[in-house]
Amino acid sequence: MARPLSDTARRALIDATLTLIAEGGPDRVTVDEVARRSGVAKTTLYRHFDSSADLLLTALASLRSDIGAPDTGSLRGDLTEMIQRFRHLTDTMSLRDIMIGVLNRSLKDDEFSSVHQRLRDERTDPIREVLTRAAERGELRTDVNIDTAIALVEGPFIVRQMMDDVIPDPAESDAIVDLIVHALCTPR
Amino acid sequence: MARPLSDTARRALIDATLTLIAEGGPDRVTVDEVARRSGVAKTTLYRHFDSSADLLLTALASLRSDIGAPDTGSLRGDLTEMIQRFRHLTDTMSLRDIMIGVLNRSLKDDEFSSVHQRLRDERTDPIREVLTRAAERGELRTDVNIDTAIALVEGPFIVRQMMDDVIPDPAESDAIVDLIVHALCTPR
DNA sequence: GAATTACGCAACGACGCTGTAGCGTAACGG
DNA sequence: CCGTTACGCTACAGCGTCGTTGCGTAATTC
Repeated sequence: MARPLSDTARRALIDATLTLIAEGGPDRVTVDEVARRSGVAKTTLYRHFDSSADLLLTALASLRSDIGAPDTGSLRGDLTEMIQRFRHLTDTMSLRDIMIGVLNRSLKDDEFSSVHQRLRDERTDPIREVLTRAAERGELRTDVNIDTAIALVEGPFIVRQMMDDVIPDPAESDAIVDLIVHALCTPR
Repeated sequence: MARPLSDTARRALIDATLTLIAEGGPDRVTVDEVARRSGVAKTTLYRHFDSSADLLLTALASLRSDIGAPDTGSLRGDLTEMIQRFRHLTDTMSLRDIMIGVLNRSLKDDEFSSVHQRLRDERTDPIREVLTRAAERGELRTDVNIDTAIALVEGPFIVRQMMDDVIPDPAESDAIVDLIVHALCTPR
């Protein structure tokens, strides 16, 4: 062996791919454009990755939509904090384009379904964690299913983001959180 | 003038396009496939429509996601009925594929944005109507913004449908409606 | 019934994209 | 230092799609 595959080239390729994804979702990624931006030749790209799908999926694998689960001591505080973090995340990348693009591809490709599922879990898991802690504190009604509660929490925000292309401003966020907390914490 | 453009051919083309859309969203529509299914020659297609986009948008214009606004006398009843109708609608066509496909195209094409907006309004308007009536009956809390309430109502269902590819079963639907009604109708 | 014009067919050009071939150059391992 | 092999470059083949051309046929209007 004289020369191993350069890790620098691989990194440059993945970085360029990630940049394109962050800019406008997976549809923006083409091998020619990745080669151009990364400064790596297209032939070299194919020495590192089997196909354009391989490259794209590899890059997506290192993409995180995670916002973590804060612990402020109250459900309201946790949710408010998560919204804050979420807003910051969407400043970094066009999360909407990414979600929609991945979702669209997942209609015809199982590998993208897995990516969608993972990105989705990274969003819902923190909500689950926060809700579980609220339940342990006795903040939550005892008769609500956890998955139903999750859908109720994320639903309004996903609708605003995906469908309306709007991130709720603090006032609207507070109003939504108000309603959610009221629904989940006030006994019937 | 010797022979007008045949309305039969035009109808056949649009019908075939709509069938393809209903089957798997706009991405499934190609001119060759539409020509094949409709039995109309591709050349004739282009005599009736400027481009494939023209055909697609024309067909989409006659696509309704409307479920109407029931009036059962109570918010809970209305919402339950709407969910029923919605379930029936998704049996007729793969509404999820359509919404996702249109949404994906709307990222890069304003004409599809309009289609998305219209399909979206056809979903939210009935909710608005139902909520307005509930407010007039005095069922609703007076301190909730109507748009916020709409987001709260449709959110959980859109999440389940779009993200999880699941239509909530009656049990889960009832649970969600319970929470929504509780949030919107119980004073703080 | 005659002129006009849409229709069907088959083939083809154009475009954007993926993936490959050949070849000279330069970097790395032994 | 020498051999090996990745790298960059250019060009090209392949594929799916859109949109067009030319021509013979048949329908519809006057």
